[in-house]
Amino acid sequence: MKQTKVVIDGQKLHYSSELARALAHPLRLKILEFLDRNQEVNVNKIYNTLRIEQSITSQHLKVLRTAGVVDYVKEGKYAKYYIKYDVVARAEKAVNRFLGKE
Amino acid sequence: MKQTKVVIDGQKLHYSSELARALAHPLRLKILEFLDRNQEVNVNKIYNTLRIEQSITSQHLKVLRTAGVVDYVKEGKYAKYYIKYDVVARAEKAVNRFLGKE
DNA sequence: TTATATTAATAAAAATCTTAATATCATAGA
DNA sequence: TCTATGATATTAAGATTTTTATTAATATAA
Repeated sequence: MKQTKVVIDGQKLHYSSELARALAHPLRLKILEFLDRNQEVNVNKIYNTLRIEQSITSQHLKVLRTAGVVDYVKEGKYAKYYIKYDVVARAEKAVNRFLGKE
Repeated sequence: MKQTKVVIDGQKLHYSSELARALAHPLRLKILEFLDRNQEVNVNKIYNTLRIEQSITSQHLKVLRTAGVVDYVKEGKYAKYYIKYDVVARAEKAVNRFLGKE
């Protein structure tokens, strides 16, 4: 058995699972996909296009924000959301670890 | 705004979020990491090494099994678990979509 | 006042943990 | 043989915690 001494620490473990948790809901993936296709969209556009309740959309956006997957800039009365691709890239690396690609 | 007509269908959306959900717990990531370092380990080895309650380990393994991330072969009284890397690879592709790598 | 968006409160649903029960296999011993 | 015992692992039942949805209230900019 190979068994390395380097074990993933609790911090990273927690962070990774938080990230996975943010992606663990169909609506959130749907929102992310929409943001991926349209950079800088306001909330109104999101819930009107995807036919999601305004409040629900806002709450899911908060989960994504907390996980650091998205962020937004305020423009007048609009909130323009966008994906934080660097964070998603880090998620990818985590997956890569399982595949021994690094 | 570019907005393609091809939208991810409900099936895939559901499947992807199921997969994310399976990874959305520190203990499950810990177990997966252990399985990644040691191919074909029995349950006893998992919970003794990681210091997790037997029953909890079994329940988390079930979640991982249901999501299709791991599977096992029965060998006598042992159940040898292993990661289904092909499934993890598909998870990676999903992440790649967000990065426009395919 | 209206449009945009978030937050609060609470109800409903799902996930997790705890503890106990069950199932299966291997084997020691009558 | 057979049956009892120990080791392995899963499952069941419940209580607890966390997520999600619903609805109403709040905040802010035009």
